[in-house]
Amino acid sequence: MLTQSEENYLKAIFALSEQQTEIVSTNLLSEKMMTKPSSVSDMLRKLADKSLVSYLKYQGCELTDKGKNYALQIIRKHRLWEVFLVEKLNFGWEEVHEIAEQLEHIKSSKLTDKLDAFLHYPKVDPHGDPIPDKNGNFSNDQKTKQLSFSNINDEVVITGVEDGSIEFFQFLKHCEIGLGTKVKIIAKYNFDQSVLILLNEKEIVLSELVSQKIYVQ
Amino acid sequence: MLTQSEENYLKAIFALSEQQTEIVSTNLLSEKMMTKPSSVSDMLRKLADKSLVSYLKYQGCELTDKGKNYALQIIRKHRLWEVFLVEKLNFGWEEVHEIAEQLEHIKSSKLTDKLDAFLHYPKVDPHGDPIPDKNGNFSNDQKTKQLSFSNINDEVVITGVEDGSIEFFQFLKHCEIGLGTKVKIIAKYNFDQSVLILLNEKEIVLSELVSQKIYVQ
DNA sequence: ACTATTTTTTAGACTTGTCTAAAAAATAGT
DNA sequence: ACTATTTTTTAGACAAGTCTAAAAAATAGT
Repeated sequence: MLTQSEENYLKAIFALSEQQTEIVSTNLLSEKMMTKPSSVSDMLRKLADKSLVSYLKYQGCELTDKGKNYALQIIRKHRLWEVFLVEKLNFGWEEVHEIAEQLEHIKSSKLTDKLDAFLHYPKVDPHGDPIPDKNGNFSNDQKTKQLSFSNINDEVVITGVEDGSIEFFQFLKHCEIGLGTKVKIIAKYNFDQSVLILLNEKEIVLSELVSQKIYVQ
Repeated sequence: MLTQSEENYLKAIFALSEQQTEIVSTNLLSEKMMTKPSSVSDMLRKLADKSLVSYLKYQGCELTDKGKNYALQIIRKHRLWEVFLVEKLNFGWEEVHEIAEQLEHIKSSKLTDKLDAFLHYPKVDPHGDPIPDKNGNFSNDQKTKQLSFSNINDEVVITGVEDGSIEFFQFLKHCEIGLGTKVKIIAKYNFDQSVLILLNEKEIVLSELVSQKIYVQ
């Protein structure tokens, strides 16, 4: 049985080795965890003792199969709770992350599975991120193509958004951008890489940053 | 913002001062918390520093208004989550206590209030214990009269059961005893204070202990 | 009322997860 | 290849929450 802190490290290592390099450096992890590198060294020794990470001093770490599995179960819980909060309790997407950070540490696989059934086995969370099943498997076809790569006159459906700040989510909400929203690309401006889109009969300019954080199909 | 341990102490002090004496002794609390009295002394000093309990050395402790309020909010969360687990996720009553012990520490009063609304503002939890509202108010008329005080030929409805072991809840489940169950008292035996009842057309003998742990109206 | 017993507190220690400061290893610059 | 810089680890400290052992206060027995 792991502590919340250990679980958070596993989750962070998983996230970093997905988006960045396979092997995660101590400094990178310390940044993500908002702790000092020395604290990370200590924790990595501990996680290595429990064979959750493989760790060679001065060379960074990587999750073992056991560690990866554990991380996926935490992510599963996090995302299921996010679905619950948005769909059943009518939270906005910008609010759910912080609460799910707490709920993901509740220890009862029976609870997780019953929650999964109650929500009718959702495949993605409110941000379009895939939800691993109880064996840790998931298909990730929601967040492959960024809106910034769409062409003029393309008509696309929003399938995901990158995790971001509360302000970013509030901006999306204000623009009425959500999962499933249909969008047509009207123009792309080379001087700042911004995109002009048509959404619910309104024209909106999205900055390069925003258009990179929105995924479409 | 209190730690889980501090919250658990508040809850324990509240429970003991309800069922036992107003002022709770160190030893009694240490038993309830399954810690050593020395640990309790340390914690009481800490809680007194935060003005959550009034505490005089060698004389036991008592919750302040602030502490009682805090305790009631934890109890509110605990019982709301129990309702959720039983009504929405189809858990049996015997299983929910342990999970609710974890969920009660989730920090978000918005979550609590939205959960309350989602469950249609339940007045009692699955064991018949009253659920405090967001101001800490509750009416306790469910658990006033024990089944053991009913008379022969009385027809009563079960309104609550005392918190007990998992085995006790499994026994109740096996007898099909639940909140709202209608029961007729057929006989009372003086030699061991047991009670014979009629329930769903079946006759069941309840020991004195059991009949004291079941509340009726 | 004096002693014995029980209850409660204090003192010192351990673990977890963090920190700072210093040392060691790896990397980069010329 | 040697030095400078960066990265990482080690060593020692601290707070929270627990423990054991010993001391102090309260209670009980006669």
